Amino acid sequence: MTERPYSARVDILPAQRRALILERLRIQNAASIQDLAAALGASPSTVRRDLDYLTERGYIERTHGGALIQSAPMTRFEPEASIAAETARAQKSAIAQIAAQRLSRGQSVLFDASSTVREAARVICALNLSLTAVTNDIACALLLSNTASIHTIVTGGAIRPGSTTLLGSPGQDFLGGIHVDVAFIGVHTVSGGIFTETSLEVAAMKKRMIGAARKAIVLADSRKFGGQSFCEICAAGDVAEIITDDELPESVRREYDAMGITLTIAATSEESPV
Amino acid sequence: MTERPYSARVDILPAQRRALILERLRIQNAASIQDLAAALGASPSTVRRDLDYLTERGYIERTHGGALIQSAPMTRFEPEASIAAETARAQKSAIAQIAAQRLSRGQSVLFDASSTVREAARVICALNLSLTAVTNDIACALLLSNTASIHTIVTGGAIRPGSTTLLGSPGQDFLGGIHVDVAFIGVHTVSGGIFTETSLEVAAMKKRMIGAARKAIVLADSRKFGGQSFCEICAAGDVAEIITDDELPESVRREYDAMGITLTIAATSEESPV
DNA sequence: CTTAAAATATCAAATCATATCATATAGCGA
DNA sequence: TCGCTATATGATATGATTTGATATTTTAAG
Repeated sequence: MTERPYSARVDILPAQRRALILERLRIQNAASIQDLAAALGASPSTVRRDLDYLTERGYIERTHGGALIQSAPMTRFEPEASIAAETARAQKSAIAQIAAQRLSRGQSVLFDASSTVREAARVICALNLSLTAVTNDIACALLLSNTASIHTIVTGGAIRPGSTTLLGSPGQDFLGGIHVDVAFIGVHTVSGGIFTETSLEVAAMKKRMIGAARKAIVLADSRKFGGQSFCEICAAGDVAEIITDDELPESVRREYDAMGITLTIAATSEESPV
Repeated sequence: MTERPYSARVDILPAQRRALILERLRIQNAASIQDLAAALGASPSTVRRDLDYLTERGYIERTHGGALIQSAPMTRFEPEASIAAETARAQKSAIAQIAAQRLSRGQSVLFDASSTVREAARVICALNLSLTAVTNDIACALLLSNTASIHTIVTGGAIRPGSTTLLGSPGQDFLGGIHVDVAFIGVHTVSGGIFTETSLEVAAMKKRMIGAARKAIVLADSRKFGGQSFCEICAAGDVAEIITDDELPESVRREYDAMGITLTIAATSEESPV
């Protein structure tokens, strides 16, 4: 037998392995580290690290000797998509940290359907603030529902295929009749001081959300800048603040400063505490 | 054979064992330490420690020699995901199989917020039927959203704390304005030919759902029979069918037959792994 | 009051967790 | 192409949990 005591990237990608762990847990609700290690052909150390990773992000609950699935199937995130989402994760996490600082207890908050906003929701959940939350994203709603201090309201509507976003009736009318302190909005692209989206329906929804908020905050990682989509949401000046990450080119920052737009840069340095 | 006087983590995770204890207590209301130790294959010491753990968190009440379930079992909110789930899984699965047979392609279906109904949704997803689904359960919605052939609509409303159920505005009004072919309804208890719930708000919601459906089907495992909750939903005769499992006593079956109610018994072929 | 069963406290052994290190691979730049 | 760095993996040592057993105290029943 060939000895291979130390190795890296033996057969599958780490993200794939983590997805397999989630899959397995979803089916059998719980698994021990020994079982997982045997099933995946990885060492207990690696499995343990994977479980830590998944626990940090709230997908599973760790127990002595193994892990359990986190209540509702929040785990339904396609492995491939989760790999893709991995690239901008550090940026999203940094933006989420800043966004969470914009809230204080007792406020009402609107969470748009967007992966960055969802990341912010995850951070906010950990703060245990007393909040009233409104969202049109069922994944976000499920996340918020696990926090006792947050009173969550779902707008309702049809699920946009391939996403967890709610559109149309009855949520659209509902949004027209409410007022919140803060709204966290995700956008598809930002360019030339204009926010844009790929679909008219989504753009209309976001427009209403911005209108319902006393203070609208757009969360957009640096890669969102520069492109252009079909449907216009509103001008960057119509929102109170844009939070992005530190990979945004200096030139773009100056451009938005010149427009008098509040642009906050989140530092992505504090990624791993080692 | 080989003696193993001292051991740790012999076959299942501690958290799983505690969940099993809780489930057993929910079924038979009380259990002795000796019984539990024999059933779980653990020592009395371990069982005693588990009972202490569950008592500290308020799940059960300790007595000399055993433990009792703490008050109303199903209404309790579990902050810990580890304890939840896994209860009566075989029964729910069997009921879900029958429920799925009630649908045909192109129909509109209402999924109530209930673990049994959610199980039915899981089975239905696998069928790849072309359906329009409406639900007031965000966990169910997330599940349905992963199936391309199902067009899902969420009612909207406030999340009932500790659950994934949506109540109140705007979903309640929305339900008043729609009509569906089939509604799968979960109930808290069935007794004397009456469905009951623990909360007025939930009962009102279910009443509307039943009203919106051309054919309402109640999914209730056998343990739901016999108890009685505060709020009345409707008479068993007001729905088209009740689907339950084969652990329902013969006497109860005859009782409902005599009332002229369609009671379908799902066979639970597989048993729970203890 | 007596007695058997249960609770409590404690201990030894096994397993698990954590931190650290050595190695292998991938990616990157010169 | 070559070397460098970052990341991932497995191994290992050390401390923490868990578990079953046992001795002792407490409880409940007759």
